[in-house]
Amino acid sequence: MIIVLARAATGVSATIDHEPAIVVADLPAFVVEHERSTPRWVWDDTRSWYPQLLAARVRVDRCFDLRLCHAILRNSQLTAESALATAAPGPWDAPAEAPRSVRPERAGTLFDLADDREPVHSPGAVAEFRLQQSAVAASAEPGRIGRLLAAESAGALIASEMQFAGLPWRADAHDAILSSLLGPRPRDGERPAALQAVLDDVRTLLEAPDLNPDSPEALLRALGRVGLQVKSTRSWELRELDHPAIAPLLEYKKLARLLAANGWHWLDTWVVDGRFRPDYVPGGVITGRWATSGGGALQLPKQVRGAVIADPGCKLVVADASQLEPRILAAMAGDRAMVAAGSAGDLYAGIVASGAVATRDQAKVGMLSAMYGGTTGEGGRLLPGLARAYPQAIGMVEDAARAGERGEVVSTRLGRSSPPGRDVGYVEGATADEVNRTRSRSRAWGRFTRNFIVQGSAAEWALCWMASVRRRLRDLDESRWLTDGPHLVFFLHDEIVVHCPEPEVERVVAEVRAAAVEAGQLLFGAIPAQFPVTVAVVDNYGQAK
DNA sequence: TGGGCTTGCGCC
DNA sequence: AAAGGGCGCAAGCCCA
Repeated sequence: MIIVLARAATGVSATIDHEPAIVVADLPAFVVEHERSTPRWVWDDTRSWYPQLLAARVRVDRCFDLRLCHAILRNSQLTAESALATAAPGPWDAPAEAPRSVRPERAGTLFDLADDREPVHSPGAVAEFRLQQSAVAASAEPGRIGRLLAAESAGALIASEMQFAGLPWRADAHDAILSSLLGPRPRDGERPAALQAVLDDVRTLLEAPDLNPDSPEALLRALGRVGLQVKSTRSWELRELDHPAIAPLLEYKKLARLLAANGWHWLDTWVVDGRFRPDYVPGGVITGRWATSGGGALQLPKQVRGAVIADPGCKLVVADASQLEPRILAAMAGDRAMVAAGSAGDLYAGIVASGAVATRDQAKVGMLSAMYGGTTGEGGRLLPGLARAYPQAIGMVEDAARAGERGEVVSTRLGRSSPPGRDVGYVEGATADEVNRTRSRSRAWGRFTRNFIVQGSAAEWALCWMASVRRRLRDLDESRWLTDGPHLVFFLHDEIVVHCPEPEVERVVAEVRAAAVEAGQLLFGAIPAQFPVTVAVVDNYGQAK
């Protein structure tokens, strides 16, 4: 059963299968009533529908997010001939509506049904859905692209649910971490004591009593005055210098970064009632990875993860997919040797065992180089050996790079395509300088497309994994409300965190592992690629490495 | 004062 | 000669 929901001037309308649209007076009640037959709910944008349902304690099983799916179908090589992809850009190509509210200071109204803004008009949802269905049906690979749309939409549901549930965050623990590193919380505008102390050392040792260490320009000048020539003030560059001021300067940078990015101000802004609720943006990255907006949720430094503490009686099940990207590449390329190298557990150890490289570290550096397009240093030197041992895998990323350099489009396993390359082609009558710049752009785009197929396919695997985890957790006890049982609370590209009542930990760990197997099958079918998952059951996120 | 740019760094 | 992908965020800086 398909139910298309749309907002119109008259209110919410619902189109059940191909029946005439009906007006919905009480949306949560309507959804509850029909959810029993597990329809696929079709709507323009999950973020403009689902938070209100969750606030009313209503979950849905499956949805179809028209805006996210439109973006995929518009670009995919698999649907390039479709009416959808060949039509002129329209309202479905517009960027997402800003979420109703994400700032936690408005948390009181976050899920408030009485939003005073005008309801968003969502015209033509039924027509758009039909257009999308026919684009999928006419595709050369309807199974793949259809799976991608389902996974993307499931991701949208999960994003709303994770924001609703929030990541357990103990402000007192966070404050203790900050105090131990920086000193007690200072008054506004003052530097914490420990930060001020290392700054005093830096200023003394550089003989620059008024130095503003946060100004790269001023810092560069001060370093120059004591004979330290550097091109930038990046930590990795400063680390090479031999001068007594360098150690405290590096310490200052580290502490100042913590204070600015995840200090007390961040805590005040983003943690409300013991939960951190970032605004997840599914499909926010060109490769299909999620982005977040506000709070820097995907960059939570390891330093503060100790403040992510499970509620009493609960544990955090932290699971990450080991060496996901090289495994994805091996499976995608059908590289039996590399798949075999990963089958015993540690892929990099398997690569060493095959004799392609000498050490585990070389295997890692070499593979990263292959997937990112690095050519310098050790990574570049290791490539020929890897290419001999794994011609399909290395050949696949090389082909993707060459295609990108020519301005061609590349696609992920399930059919998300890269944007067309711009300004990478030879121009008649260009000067030598222009030719060089064009070549440089072309190479850069090749590095992008090289990485795109791997990063994007890994993102698809992660979506399938997470969707499977979600379904399995719900199936443990369907009568329970989302946050009363084990539920997803965090997602970080290849890692998930489940907030889990202690008695259910063992079962949840098993489901998380089983979901990883299922994700591998969804993407690669019979190819016997392994996607092992490393699981840590902890009280706080800082304990998971 | 506010917008847009650069720099630097956190995560994968 | 040099050549590592994708992000978000805060602070400094410059300019209108």
